[in-house]
Amino acid sequence: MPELPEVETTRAGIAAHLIDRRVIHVTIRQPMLRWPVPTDLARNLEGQRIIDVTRRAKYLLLHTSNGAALMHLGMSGSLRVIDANIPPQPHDHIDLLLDSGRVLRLRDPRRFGALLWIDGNPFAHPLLHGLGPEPLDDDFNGDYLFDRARGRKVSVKDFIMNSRVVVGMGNIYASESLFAAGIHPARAAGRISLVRYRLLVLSIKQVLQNAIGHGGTTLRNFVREDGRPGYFRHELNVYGRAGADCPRCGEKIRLRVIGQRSSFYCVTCQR
DNA sequence: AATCGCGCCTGACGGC
DNA sequence: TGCCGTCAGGCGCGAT
Repeated sequence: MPELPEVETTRAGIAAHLIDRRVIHVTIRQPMLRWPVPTDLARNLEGQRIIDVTRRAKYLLLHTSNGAALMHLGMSGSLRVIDANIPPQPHDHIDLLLDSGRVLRLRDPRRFGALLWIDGNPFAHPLLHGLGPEPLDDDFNGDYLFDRARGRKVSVKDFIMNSRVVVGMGNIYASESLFAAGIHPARAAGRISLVRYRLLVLSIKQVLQNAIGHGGTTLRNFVREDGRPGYFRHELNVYGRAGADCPRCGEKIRLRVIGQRSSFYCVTCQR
């Protein structure tokens, strides 16, 4: 569920509750996430002060003076900050009890998420090393994307969903950005002009910023740190709208599987 | 090197 | 109403 805007919404929501707080206790009810939660997580985290909460791609990092807890929400994860006496619900796998008397609680029905401990510099970790640029940073621009696309035959949708090219683009926002830029999702990445890549990059940045501004997209499980849903679902132009009218030209929105993922687009507006 | 396909899980939904 | 098949927003890994 969570793509970059949902993870960023979560980061911004939990940061104020966590920064300068000490982790008093770690409760692990279900360690079998995408990878087993390491047995030394509690030992490394308990007693430590959280000095910053950052995001890289769709990973969240809780930084301490020794290292960082790395979290991923997978397809169905959410994080909330709540009073410690609220009883856990099904799929509430992990609690970090804070010295404020509240807990950071991870819920993840499908358990595709992760919680790892990284000693030292987290950005040297294999999961973070080798990732492409952040889509909202200045080094992600049309010239960069055009250069990376030389000789590439994959669909442009698969191309921008490749985290070595650019991070954070999931299925929803890839579809929406390509619609905004007027590019057909199945077009080969190497057969798109520099001018059109510049427009695509602008579209990606606008779509992501707009989604963050709306608190992300809630389709099923996603809630913000205070339990509210995201409201960007109402802003979606093509995603999940197969058979409905294109908001730009009125043509029926098409659905086609590209790279094993449902892709939504308008044949008239996207070439 | 680039591309493709698989599988980790649970839950929601549609069709019968 | 209930059962069953299909699909879901991610992503690393191994095979080709």
